[in-house]
Amino acid sequence: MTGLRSGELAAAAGVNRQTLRYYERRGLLAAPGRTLGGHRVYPAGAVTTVRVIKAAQRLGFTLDEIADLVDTGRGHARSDADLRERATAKITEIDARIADLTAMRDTLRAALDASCHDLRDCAGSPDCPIPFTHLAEPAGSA
Amino acid sequence: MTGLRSGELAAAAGVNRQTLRYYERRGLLAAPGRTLGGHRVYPAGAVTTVRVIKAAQRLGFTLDEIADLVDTGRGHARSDADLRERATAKITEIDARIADLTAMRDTLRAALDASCHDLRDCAGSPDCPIPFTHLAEPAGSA
DNA sequence: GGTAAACCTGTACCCGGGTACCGGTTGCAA
DNA sequence: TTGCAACCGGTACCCGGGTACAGGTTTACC
Repeated sequence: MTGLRSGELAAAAGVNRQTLRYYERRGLLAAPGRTLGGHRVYPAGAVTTVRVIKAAQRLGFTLDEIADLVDTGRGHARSDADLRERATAKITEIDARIADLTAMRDTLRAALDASCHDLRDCAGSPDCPIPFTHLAEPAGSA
Repeated sequence: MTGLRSGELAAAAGVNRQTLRYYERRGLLAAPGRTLGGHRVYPAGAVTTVRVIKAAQRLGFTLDEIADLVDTGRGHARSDADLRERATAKITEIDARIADLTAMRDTLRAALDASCHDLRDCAGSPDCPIPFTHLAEPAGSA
């Protein structure tokens, strides 16, 4: 429990030092203690917290969502059920994005297979494989 | 070939009028003719061009990439081979993103199944299903 | 007790993809 | 000819997720 200074935490967690301040401002990271001179002193566990934040980001959560999930301040903020609910919703969201990307890829492949020579020409022809009007809206945006 | 005014084109293509000017600035949309008073007059085909741009966006291309693809200015800018090459590269890119999202989803599901009650607690335990350190980098970022 | 590295705050800037607002013209129809 | 919608250019702002810089303090080590 010696405590880490911002530079050490940043290095240990693999983020920029500025990013720690940013997370603190955003409510993702609890405001740490200070030395008499005002330097931040983080508890050892902060490394884990930052790693959790980065992991959650990688799992597709935005910083706002993460702030809400970890909720620095109140201790055990979120109930188990709540956490599960959010994770489930996020899975649905990710699935929609996957479906969307898959549609993109298949369309691109179809365009390749059909030798779509010039996009603008092709778009006008009736056998163009790219469903321009259909592509107006993302598949999973509902 | 009566020509469309910016508001008409915007409505027909389903974009904001400002967006047309933006595309023109970005080199995505050729500068149209003007009335004596300076109002833009687009050819009828511009509707298709804008739709192609939006479709390409939906296919995962950035505006810079699209500008490069449609290359307003020189007529038949891109060769067939070039277009195919770009499309193939983009497919690879999309596949990587899909793989990445799939990993996210599976991880989330694992966390759900394992009843990961509290992210910070769980992260510290050895049987936590979330590979925090492993998640540091996106799968398809190479 | 000197000096260099690390730290502090505040503010501004970056990217991508637009959108909004402003005051001043133009277009078109009655 | 008048009236109003549509348009013009320029500039500023929005989002998300940071990053950079300036100018001033504090810490740590010799």
